[in-house]
Amino acid sequence: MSLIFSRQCEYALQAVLYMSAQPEKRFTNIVEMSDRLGIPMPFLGKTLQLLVQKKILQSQKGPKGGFKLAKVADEIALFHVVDAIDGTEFLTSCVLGFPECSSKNPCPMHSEWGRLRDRVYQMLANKTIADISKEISGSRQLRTKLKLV
Amino acid sequence: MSLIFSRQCEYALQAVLYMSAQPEKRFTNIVEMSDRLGIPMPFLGKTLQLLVQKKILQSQKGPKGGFKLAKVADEIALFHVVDAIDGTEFLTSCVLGFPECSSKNPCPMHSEWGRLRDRVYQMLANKTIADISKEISGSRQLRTKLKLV
DNA sequence: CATATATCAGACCTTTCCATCTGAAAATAG
DNA sequence: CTATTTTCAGATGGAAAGGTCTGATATATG
Repeated sequence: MSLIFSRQCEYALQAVLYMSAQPEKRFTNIVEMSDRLGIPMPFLGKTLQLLVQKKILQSQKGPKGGFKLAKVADEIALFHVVDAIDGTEFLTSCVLGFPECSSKNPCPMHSEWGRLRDRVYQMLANKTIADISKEISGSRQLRTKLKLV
Repeated sequence: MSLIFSRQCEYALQAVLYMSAQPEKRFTNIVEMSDRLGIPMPFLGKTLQLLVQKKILQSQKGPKGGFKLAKVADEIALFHVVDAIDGTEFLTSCVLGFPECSSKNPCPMHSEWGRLRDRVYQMLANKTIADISKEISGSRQLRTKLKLV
């Protein structure tokens, strides 16, 4: 199964996007998010705890508690979320799996793959949650998809 | 863990590359390949069997038996190997993991990610085993890496 | 203060992927 | 034909990712 992000990372991205579409001060709880996004509730809890530890989210216990962004949305790049969950190994590891592959000792795909990987990184690093949030609020279709009102 | 190809797929690519650097008619056995490439022997066996079923490799039992390419190296694109092991789900599935994401119902990343994914596909589909094999034989360093003589 | 509602922490179960083991079947060499 | 060398096929074991459960802890509200 070749994929890009782990499932947990997809969940994290979806949840962060969902929260970014909520009013600034509101704490959104896991029940609501797991329900709307179709993500297993306890697993989503674990996942968001990781983002709290990495200071991407802020949490509050008790009634009216839940999670919200710890910074303004345009200071959170997609890359921050990906890094928090999946790490950055994909930026350095060899496509072909050669352990000794490096720029000084490149595998046959090294430079060509490097250019593509850089583009992926650029996209993740430049695109902020705010950028995407704007697209969402500008499109009725996207709001529907994300089950937003 | 965000990666591109499964470990098994990496093994398959490495082994195919190794075989492409061998004389045309020679069958290379698993003992030699697992040894040189540092891949667990029985698992490599399973893996190469898959490639035989997909007509990418040809196998022969008994002494002097082993595996070799089933076609000439410039008719085997990297994509064929990847498809045989990991499948093509990564070409169609949503980066953010939204199940309903499609071109008619795109997620916020859909088009931007689509362009990158196309580049990955182009690279895999255009690059043949022969191309890489040429690079290898042209570079002493690469031959050493692949433990070729 | 008491109660209800939420996250938090840790143990646990399940599934998938990676890897091993065993014996059979086929092909070569003597 | 026999012995050896290889792949082939299926069952089994182990590790990691995905997912669940339980109880503890904090907080808002009446």
